[in-house]
Amino acid sequence: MQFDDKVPIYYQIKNYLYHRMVAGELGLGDKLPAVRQLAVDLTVNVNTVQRALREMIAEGYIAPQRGRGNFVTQDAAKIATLKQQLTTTYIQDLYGQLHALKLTDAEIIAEIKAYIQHRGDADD
Amino acid sequence: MQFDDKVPIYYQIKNYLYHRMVAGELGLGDKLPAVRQLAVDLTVNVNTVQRALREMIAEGYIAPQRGRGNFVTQDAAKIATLKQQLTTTYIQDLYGQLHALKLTDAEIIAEIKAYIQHRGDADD
DNA sequence: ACTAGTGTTATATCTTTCTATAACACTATA
DNA sequence: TATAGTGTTATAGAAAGATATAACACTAGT
Repeated sequence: MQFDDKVPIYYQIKNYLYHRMVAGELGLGDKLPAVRQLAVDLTVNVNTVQRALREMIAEGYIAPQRGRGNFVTQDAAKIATLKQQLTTTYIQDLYGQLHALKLTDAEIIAEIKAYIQHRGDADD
Repeated sequence: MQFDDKVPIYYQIKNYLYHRMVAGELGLGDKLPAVRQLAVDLTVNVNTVQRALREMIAEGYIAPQRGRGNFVTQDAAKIATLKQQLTTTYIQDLYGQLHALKLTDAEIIAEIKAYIQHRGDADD
């Protein structure tokens, strides 16, 4: 994984894991990869992984079991809420940015549609 | 202005000024506020402002005149390109994020429309 | 010449993030 | 009861970003 050097790595790891949870790649109650394994996979230090997990644990998305591993919460509603939160936040940010650039609502939607259209010509 | 503590302040200042340039609040050839004034307005150190300006100068968006002030480039095409770049980057980011959350193209557009609709009920 | 307004640069110090390394604590299984 | 796999914590050092403070360089108007 490649990181944006403008944002703390531990923070990006949090978001990465949240994404995988919301996307269902890490299901309810699933065991996460071992911290040392995550550190190797992400090419970062164990402490950095732990920093991310610590916060996710504090927020209740991950339940740690000493000696056994870290597990995704069983709370489906919590994940659903997270998905909605992330979605809204991203859209809110985009809208704020483009609005600041003086694009109208119509232009914003048009630009997005154009991007998706244009994108269909390629992969995915 | 309030800063996101997850991103370097100098970097946020750059984006803030780019936005103002693209939005036309800082027109072609306009003089920017004095660096010390900017520092006061943004509640930030002069060196931090200078760090942002230095990069913008290197990128050719600002032309400094020692003893007189900093001036927005006269190159209209450069600003137009910047606007397009910023717009595309933001949309690309949003799409990438929501796609990673497993939202379909249709859902993405629907969510954005819903947000804008819902937003019309309020301010602006 | 002086002065006020401007950009530019430098130093020392603090905080946050990240790293390498190591040790400690617990679980499960051979 | 060893041992391998796991989470947890600590220490010391490096690097980046900000800060306060100060000095230097140039321009324009008096």
